[in-house]
Amino acid sequence: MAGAGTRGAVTMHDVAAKAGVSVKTVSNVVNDYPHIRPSTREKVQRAIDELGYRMNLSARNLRQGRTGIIGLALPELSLPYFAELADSVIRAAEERGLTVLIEQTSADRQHELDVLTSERRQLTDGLIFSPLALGPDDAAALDVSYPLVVLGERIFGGDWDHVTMNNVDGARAATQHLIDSGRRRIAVIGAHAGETMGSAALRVLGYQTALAANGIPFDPDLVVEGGLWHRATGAACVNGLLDAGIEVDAVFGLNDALALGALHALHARRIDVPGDIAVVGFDNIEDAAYAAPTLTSIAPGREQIAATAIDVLMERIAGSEEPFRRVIADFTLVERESTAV
Amino acid sequence: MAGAGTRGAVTMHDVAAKAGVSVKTVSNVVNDYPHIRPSTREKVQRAIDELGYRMNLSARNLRQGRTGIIGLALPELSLPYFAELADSVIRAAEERGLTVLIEQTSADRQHELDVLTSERRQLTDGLIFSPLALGPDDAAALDVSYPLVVLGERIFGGDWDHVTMNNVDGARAATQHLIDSGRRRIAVIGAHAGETMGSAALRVLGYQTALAANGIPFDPDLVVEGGLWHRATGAACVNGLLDAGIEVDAVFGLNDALALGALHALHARRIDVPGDIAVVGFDNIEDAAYAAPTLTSIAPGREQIAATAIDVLMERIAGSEEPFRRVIADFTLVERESTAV
DNA sequence: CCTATGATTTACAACGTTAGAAAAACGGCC
DNA sequence: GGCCGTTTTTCTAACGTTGTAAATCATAGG
Repeated sequence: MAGAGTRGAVTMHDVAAKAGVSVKTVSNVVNDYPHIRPSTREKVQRAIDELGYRMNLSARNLRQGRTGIIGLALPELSLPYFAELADSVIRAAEERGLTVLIEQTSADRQHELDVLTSERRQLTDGLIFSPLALGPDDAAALDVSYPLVVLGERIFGGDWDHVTMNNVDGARAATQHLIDSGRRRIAVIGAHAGETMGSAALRVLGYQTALAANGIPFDPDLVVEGGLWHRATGAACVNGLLDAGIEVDAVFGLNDALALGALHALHARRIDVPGDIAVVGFDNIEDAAYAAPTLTSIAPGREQIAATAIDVLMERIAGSEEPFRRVIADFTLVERESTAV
Repeated sequence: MAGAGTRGAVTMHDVAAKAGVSVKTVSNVVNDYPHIRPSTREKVQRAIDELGYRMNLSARNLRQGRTGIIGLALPELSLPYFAELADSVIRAAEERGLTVLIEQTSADRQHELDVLTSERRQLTDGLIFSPLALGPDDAAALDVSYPLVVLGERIFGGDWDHVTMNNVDGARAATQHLIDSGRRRIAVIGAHAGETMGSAALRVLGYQTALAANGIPFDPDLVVEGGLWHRATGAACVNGLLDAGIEVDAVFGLNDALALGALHALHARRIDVPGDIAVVGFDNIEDAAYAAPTLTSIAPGREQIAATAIDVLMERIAGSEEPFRRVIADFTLVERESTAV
C-alpha cells in the first residue's frame, strides 16, 4: 500500500458517477457554491460519505496556485520560547484552516539566508520568519517576492511586515515592578555588549529607562554579560555577582531561562527569594509557573504575536497591497512568588 | 505580489522556449535523466538559471502522486523531549530530501485519533506517530491505508512498523549505575499506577529488574507516583519522600524533567548531590547538561530513532511489502556530576 | 400554452508536471 | 551512400481540480 496521494484513490469523478451528476457539481458541493438544490447536495454528500472521498490537495493547489501551507522559520525548537511560539502559531493557523511547515535555522546566519530562498518556499504560500543572526546588512535578502512577515526587532526599517514583542516597555515594566516592591539594587543578567538592536539591548534599554524614571542611578556593575540565554548562564551570572561582593536586592533575567538559572543559584546559596532577593524573568515560558518559587515574568503576548503574524500574512497572500505594517504585541506582567512582597 | 506558487511564475515552458528545446527535455534535465547530450543539458541549465526557474511542486506532486512531505504527530512541542525529537526528525528528513509537517495532539486521545484520519494525511506521503494517550483498544484505528511508523511502545503487537527506545534496559542500566556506585536505597519518581505498557511501567520494570539482579529487596515505599512528568512533579515527589522520613540514597527520575525537579528540591533542602543522594534521569534532554550539578541520564538514542523511523517510512512509501518491523534503539548512559562517586 | 427570468447544472479548458511511445538524429559498418 | 542500432528529443496524454461560459431546468407572468 503506497502513499495517501496515490493512484487508485477516490476522485471527484468517482463521486460524480456514483451520484449521477457532473464533476463540477461535486466540486460545487464541496466548495459550498450557493446555488445547489438541496436534493442534489444531499445526493452528492451521500456519495462522498459512502466512498470516503477526500479532496486531492495537490490538484487543488495546482489549480488555485495556493498550497494552504505557510512556513515558520525559527532558530531551534529546543529553545523553550520558540517551541511555545511554534505551538501558538500552529494553533492559530489551524483555526484559520492553514497548515504550518516549520524550518529550523540553528540561529546561523547562512542558514537564515538560505531559508529565504529555499526550494520549500515553493511549497508555502508565505513565510513567518524569526531571524536571530541576520543583521542590518542582510536587509536586502529580506526583499523577497512572496508574502513575508518578520518576527522580532532585529532588523528595522525594511519594507516588510513586522510583528514584534514590546521588548523595551516589557523590560521597563519588569524593572518598575521590582522598584515598586522596594528594590533599588537591581541586577540585569544576560546582557550582550556591543549589540544595539537585539532583544538584549532593547531589554537593557527598558531597564535603564525605568531606573531613570525613578531617579535611581545606573550602576554598570549591575549589568552582567551573558551570551547564551541558558539556565547555566543565569546561574553563573548570579554567582559572579555575589562572589564579587556586589550588593543586590533583585535580579532581572533578560529571559526566563536566565532567571530560572538565577533562582537555582540563589537556592544553592541559601538566599531567600523573594525575601532577600527578588527575581523576574521575560518570556513567561511554561517552566516559569513550575519553578520553586514560581517565577514572575513578562508575558510577551505570544498568542497575539502568532495570531497577528498569521493574519497579516493571510492578507498579503490574499493580495493586499497595503503599506507594510509594524505591529507590537501587548505584554503583561505575570506576578508570581519570586517577587511577592 | 502574491504567493510563490502563483500565476505568472516561470514554468518549464518558459525555460523550454528560451533554451529552444521541448518541455520534456527540460524535465529530463531537471530529473537527471541519463541520456542527455552535455551541450543540451548546459543550454537548458543556463536558461533555468537566467530565468530563475523553480519547479512547481504541486504539479509534480499531482503527477507523481507523492508530496515529499511526511507528517510527524507528537504530543506537544513544549515538552523538551518532543521538541528535541522533532529537531532530530527534521534534520534526518532534510538529509534525505524530505520535508516534515508537525502536528500536535496535546496527548489527547481524541486528538490522536483525529490525526490518523486528518485531511492533512492527503498532504503527506506517510506519518511518524508518537501516541501518548492511545491504548490497546485503539489498535484498530492504527490500521490505516498509508505508510505509518509508530514511535514508543504504548501499543504492542499490531501490524505496523514500530521504532522504540529501550525503556526497560535503559532503566535497568540507570539503576545498575546507581547500584554500582554503592547506592542501595534507590527511589523511583514519576510512576504511574495501573499502567502496564506505558514508558512509566516499562522503566519501573527495568528498575525492579536491576534490583533483583543485585539481590536488593524491592521496597514499594521507594516508588513514588507522579502523573505529569514535569519539574514540579519531581520536586513534589522528593519532598514527599523525605517528609515521610523514608531513607533514600539515590533518586531515579523516570524522565529528566522529574530528575531536574528532584535536583531542585534537594538543593532547596541543602542535601548534597551526589554526596548524600545521587540522581539519575532519563531522556538526556539538553537541560540535563546545564543543570547544577549536571545530571546523569539515559540517552535513548534520539537521533537513531529519528533516522530509523524515517528510513523505515521511506521504504514503505517506496512500496515495500516486507513484514512489519520493530526496531529498538540503542541507549547510552551519560555519566555526569549528579552520580559522581 | 409559451416565453422570459433566474436558478442549477454541465462541458471544456486550463493549472505545470511527468510517463511512455514515437520520431529524429547520430555514428559506424558494409 | 544506405542500413542498423543507439542516443537524444519530441509528442501526446494524463494527474484531479476549478473558472468560465454555455446549456438546461423550473417557475411565474402573459
